[in-house]
Amino acid sequence: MRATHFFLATLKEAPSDAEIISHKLMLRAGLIKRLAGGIYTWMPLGLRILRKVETIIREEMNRAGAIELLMPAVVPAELWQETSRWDMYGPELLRFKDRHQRDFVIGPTHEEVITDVARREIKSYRQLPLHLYQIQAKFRDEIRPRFGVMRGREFLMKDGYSFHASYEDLQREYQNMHLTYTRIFTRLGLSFRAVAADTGSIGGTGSHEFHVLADSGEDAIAFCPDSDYAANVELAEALAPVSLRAGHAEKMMKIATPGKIRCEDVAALLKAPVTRTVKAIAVMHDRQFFMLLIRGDHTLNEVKASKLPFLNPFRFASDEEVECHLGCRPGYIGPVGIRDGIPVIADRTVSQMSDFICGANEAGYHLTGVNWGRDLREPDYVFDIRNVVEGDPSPDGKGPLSICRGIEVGHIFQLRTKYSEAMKATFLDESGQSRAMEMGCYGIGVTRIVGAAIEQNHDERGIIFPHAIAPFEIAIAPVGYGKSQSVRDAANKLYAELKGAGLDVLIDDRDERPGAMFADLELIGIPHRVTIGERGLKEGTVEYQERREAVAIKVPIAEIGALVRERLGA
RNA sequence: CGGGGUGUAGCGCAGCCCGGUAGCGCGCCUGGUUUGGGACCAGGAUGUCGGAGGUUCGAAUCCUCUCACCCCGACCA
Repeated sequence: MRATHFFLATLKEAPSDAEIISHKLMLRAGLIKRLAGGIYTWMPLGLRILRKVETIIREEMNRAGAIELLMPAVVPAELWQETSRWDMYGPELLRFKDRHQRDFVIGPTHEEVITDVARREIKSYRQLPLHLYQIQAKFRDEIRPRFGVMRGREFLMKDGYSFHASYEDLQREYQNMHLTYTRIFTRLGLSFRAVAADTGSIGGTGSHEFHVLADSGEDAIAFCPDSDYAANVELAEALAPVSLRAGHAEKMMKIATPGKIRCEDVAALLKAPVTRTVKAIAVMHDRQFFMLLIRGDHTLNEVKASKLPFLNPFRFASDEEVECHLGCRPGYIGPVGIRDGIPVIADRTVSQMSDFICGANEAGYHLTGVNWGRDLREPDYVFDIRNVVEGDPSPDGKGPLSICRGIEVGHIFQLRTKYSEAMKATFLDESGQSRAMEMGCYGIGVTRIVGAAIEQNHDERGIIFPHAIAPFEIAIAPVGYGKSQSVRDAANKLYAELKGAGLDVLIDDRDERPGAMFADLELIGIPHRVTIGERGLKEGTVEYQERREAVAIKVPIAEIGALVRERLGA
């Protein structure tokens, strides 16, 4: 591609609303333009990247035996009503009426549509298994779109759905996809990790997320450096402490702690470690008031808590409700002396504590030396309701956990028969029995991958694209293109040679000054560059530089074509 | 939705407190000089100051309403 025939739209300064580095760089490099909140135009340069990502996904999906189709983005409401998701999904489902006042949605995901396809087409176990996928624009009316393409409202997604005659076959395909995703993200050149995940609102049983590792990631991942255990912290189990509750050594005492509401402050005032304090959290399920207890330095895991059957769903109690049930405002509440009708749910860690510190249910006072059994009744329930922290024992018993952050770019689920039962997607098995199909579902955030790749690969000059998804693999930078016939000839000759070898090559024939030209080529992340100038040509050399390297190497003009082709495998 | 903030030229911003004919840098156009790391000189174009209403002789500036966007909390690829 000749730069003068292409459309580069770089910016020296990033628009001020861009928050994270990948968003800023995508805007500055002219990959995307914002049209509305969370909605972006993919400019020609950005589209080239997107297409390369798509191609890799498509190749690997096909190789794994999946078959591509394309479903409509606009879906009639009846399908969503069949599975009750019309009512369950909430406001991020974009709904509208057509001219006949019929309800439609813009699909945020396509379980209903694909299940409808399956139930119409599949009658016999002989037609199974079947895995269909598409790469399509989705729309989710996110509460808060942010980080550019990372959490857009409209985004490109690869979503695949598989149908099986047995759970065993679903598990086989699930493993197949686990492997396929690993291959895809490896080919994309990303540093990633597969982690055990919560199944969320889509429902079903087994589930893994694929995360690109990046400090700016929105998810926290707990992993064990000594084994292959990795899980979203939403899911990672906090094991019960191995040591049993120590005997009590202190008498319970009421201490004035005016103005000290946070556990850290109370601990500091009493010169005690925070790990001796207990935090009480008041929640409501319907009309029932509950008290949750976690150690002062821990945080509540709302996903775990909401999985407790008697709490599902729960919400945090208002100040008024807390006062009504405990006679005290939040900040000084605790489990001692409360009514019998208030169930106390203690985290595993809390249930093993002794001589602990908690609120006294009286403004400005805490209790110290509190002990289960002696000063208050044993907790009504003991569950794992906290987030794991760095250093907690790994659930697989192989050493302490570490925590890192990731960007979720892929997610695989075993849906089982949730949708096939709701939509009567059945088949006849070998014995002529009608059975619901086992289903799996497999998503990849195509647009998000571009953001994640940049988040992971950039420096102060701009983007450094992995070869596999770079908009161009190599750039030719002629210095003095307009003025020097010899530079022009050498550049065009190399361009023709590399193009002929099948490389994606950009020749910067804009006749820009060298500084501007280099800055642009570096900003947009082209991984290799050949610089051709009169100075070098006089001694018969050109310069070759990898985007990641600090310096260029001189190469005899006669050898540059071969060298590039060798480096880029063409 | 709750809390905080911002809307002035394509992008980044000043001006607003204290009303008086809208500015700076980058970019853009023309001409010239330049040409190995975002050049220089000269000339030029570009704004319903987010929108509506109000106060005032006069509003970017004060008041009211509205819209959009951004940031912090509940969602997900």
